Amino acid sequence: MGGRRAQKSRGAWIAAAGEALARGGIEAVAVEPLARALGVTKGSFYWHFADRRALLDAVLEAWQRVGTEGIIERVEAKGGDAADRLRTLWQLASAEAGLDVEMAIRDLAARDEHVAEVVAAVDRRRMDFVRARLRELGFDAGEVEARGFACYSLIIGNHFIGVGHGRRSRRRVIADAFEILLTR
Amino acid sequence: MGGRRAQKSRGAWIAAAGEALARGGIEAVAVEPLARALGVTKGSFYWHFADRRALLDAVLEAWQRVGTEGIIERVEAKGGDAADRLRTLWQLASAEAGLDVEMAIRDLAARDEHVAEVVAAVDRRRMDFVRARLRELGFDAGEVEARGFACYSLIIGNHFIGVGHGRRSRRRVIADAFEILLTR
DNA sequence: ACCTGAACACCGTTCAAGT
DNA sequence: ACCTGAACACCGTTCAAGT
Repeated sequence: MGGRRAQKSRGAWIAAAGEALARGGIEAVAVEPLARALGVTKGSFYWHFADRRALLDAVLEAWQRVGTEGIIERVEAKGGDAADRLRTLWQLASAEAGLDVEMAIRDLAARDEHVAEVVAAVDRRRMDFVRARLRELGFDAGEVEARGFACYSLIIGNHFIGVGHGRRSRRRVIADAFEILLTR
Repeated sequence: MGGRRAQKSRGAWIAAAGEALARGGIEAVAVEPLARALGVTKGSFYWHFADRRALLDAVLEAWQRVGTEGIIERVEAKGGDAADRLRTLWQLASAEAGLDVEMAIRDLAARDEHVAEVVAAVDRRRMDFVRARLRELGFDAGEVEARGFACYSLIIGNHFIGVGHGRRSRRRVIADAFEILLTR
């Protein structure tokens, strides 16, 4: 939080690293190839960042902002009642360009305490949003937690689970599941 | 699929790679460190495998076996009615040692067609199991698909979502969610 | 303030040579 | 049949030197 001066190419490194992470996963966030792509020597990387890990942390921080307030603001802008807003949330979440980045970051979180904390903060923020909507629908605390976790699992599961549904569309299956979870 | 002769140390490479994948993610599956751990030179690796990618494929294949038939056999062995079996499934799935491996593999699947196909086959096998149990509970095809996907999302979401539930336990929250999904 | 260039250690891959 | 050892290319990191 606060105090970073906007150096011209620090942001360029972070953007390039984010794209590499989306395209090729963690292994593609490699200093030398990134330097080549940016048209500088890899030596210059170490002016902006302590090491590769610091670059990953910067990508993580950017993802945190976009993955919480970014998406929630867009849901609120679209409007509708509580159930509409939850449906909008998963639609935006599933259309998101940052899905592959999110996947890679959740994988990192499995083995890195700091990454896990950031992911937990993002999940907390999103779950709080889901909980608030379910409360508006009149569910009690226990129901809010069970149905809320199931709704959020649906959103996460949607891009992690690689299964087909016969002639039914995934969109339809999830809409039906939401219907069950949003109805008493 | 048959035809492989059981070379003494091929299996040792695969086991070591699996442990490295669980412990340190994809980047930890590195030929030279693995060779050091196994007490051989990295040059010898290339007798057993074409390249690093082939080692990863072998780990993937092993995961596929354990992640489908392995877990399903244990659920069937434990017994109970359809709802009991679904609850056993997520209990075993969440206690599983291979969770970190599964996470890493799902991350790889986001960018690799072949990995994605194997993950899809695993998801299909598990979802078929879930579907069959829901059919036994008397749900029609549409309900089976919606509730089944939500149940499976719960199982997957459980180890991907890093959120707390106040004084409620995760175990309790998921049990409640299952209750909702298994009840008309 | 930001970058280059050279250096070094480490890892992926190849291959001729050993047993 | 299985492994070693040396070689080479590539990437992470450091640092003295440039502008």
